[in-house]
Amino acid sequence: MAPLVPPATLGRLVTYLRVLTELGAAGTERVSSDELGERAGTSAFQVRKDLATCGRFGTRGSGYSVATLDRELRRVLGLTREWPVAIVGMGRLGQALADYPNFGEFDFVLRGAFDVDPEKVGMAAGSLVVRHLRELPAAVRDEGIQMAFLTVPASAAQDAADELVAAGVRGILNFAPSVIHVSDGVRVEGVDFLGGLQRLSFALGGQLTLASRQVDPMA
Amino acid sequence: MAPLVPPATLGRLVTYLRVLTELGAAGTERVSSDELGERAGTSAFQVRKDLATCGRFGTRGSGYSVATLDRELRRVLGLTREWPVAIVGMGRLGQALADYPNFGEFDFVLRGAFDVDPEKVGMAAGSLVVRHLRELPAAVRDEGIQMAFLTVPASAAQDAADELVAAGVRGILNFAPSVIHVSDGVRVEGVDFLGGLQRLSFALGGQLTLASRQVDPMA
DNA sequence: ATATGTGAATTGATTCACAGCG
DNA sequence: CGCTGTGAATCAATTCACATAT
Repeated sequence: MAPLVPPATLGRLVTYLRVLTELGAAGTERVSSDELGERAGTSAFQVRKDLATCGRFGTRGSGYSVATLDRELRRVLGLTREWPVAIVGMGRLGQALADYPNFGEFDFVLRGAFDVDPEKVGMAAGSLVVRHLRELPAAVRDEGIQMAFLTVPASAAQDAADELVAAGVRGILNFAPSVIHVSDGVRVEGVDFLGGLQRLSFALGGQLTLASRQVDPMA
Repeated sequence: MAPLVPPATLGRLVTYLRVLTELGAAGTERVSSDELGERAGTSAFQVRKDLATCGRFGTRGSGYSVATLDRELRRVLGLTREWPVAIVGMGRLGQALADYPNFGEFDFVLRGAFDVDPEKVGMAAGSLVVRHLRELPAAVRDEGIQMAFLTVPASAAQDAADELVAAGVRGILNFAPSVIHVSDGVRVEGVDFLGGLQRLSFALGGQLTLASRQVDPMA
């Protein structure tokens, strides 16, 4: 079977949930596909199509209940349970993430912090103590960790990803600016700010350069 | 005219450039679409199609020169000049970014750090001193800043984005987990780790929940 | 009356097969 | 002969129009 929800839609469902949370906090009780599309930066058509891939949540003539749609999207996204998460790589970024205060709001709980550097092992990181990476498999087993932040340098990313996969982690959030290869059944999401900068660079000036100039490819 | 390079392709061009840099560092001189696709996590077909959108860089029978393709992709992406960048929002994340050592490798230079909090103004951030956000327009004008990292809390993101646009910034890298609306001509790229976690949550368990259950939408 | 849910139409992206160049 | 560059074919995503439910 094809994925139940297309990848492009999945990204937007996350956005809709975000908008719904804002609307809920503002006390709004109902929302139309029109307004939801507006706030999410897409069209009402798109909102309805996206929501249709996972159920029928609206009321014809009066739109969607903010509370119901919020709850149903959480269910679809698997955000009804708590997800224990580990951080691998306790450099500056890993430390900043360990200090991030409100994972709890989002159903994620930090359960482990790992590094291979003896200088870092034993260090405090948020409410945790940094452990050596060799303790990861036991932590995955004993603490039910299924996702990890990969916050090591690009040069170490593939090796660390291999260790994560071997330890049984099923989802990796890769902050390193490099492609990592994993076995089937393991999911990787990239968080790539350097790539974002480079895409901005293209948008801001790159395309002015004509793409027609021919080049000596042996040069 | 439609964009010269489709958005999906743009993301992959960034990846190809990354692979090329690794290959170059390893001393490899030529690469085939097959190997480039393999390393970039896509197909040889896709590589050739993507590269064809911006020029003809290869040699039939012998593949691509790593050095030439690296140089040409940089040109296409606009990475031949230096891009001055500002950070708006000097919380933990803004500070971590200000300390990031090797923007220089990627043709980006940090030129300003801004916040509205009087506690933060005057503070050191990397090699810079944090200035009040009201000084942003002058900095944009005088220092040629065209891109900014938006690293404020979600609740402040839209207001800060408005200030960035008013100041003349043309590209925003939005780290806040919220949708921001900007005028035409301003480009936003999202760097969204919470969204990444939520997409992982779906992939790891969300889709097991049947999407067929009907719900009372007035509930 | 109003706004959803959904088949149909359109647009865009990916895959393929092979022509064309080195 | 090998591998790129590219039109054609397939597949997916988006847009639209409207029937349908409240």
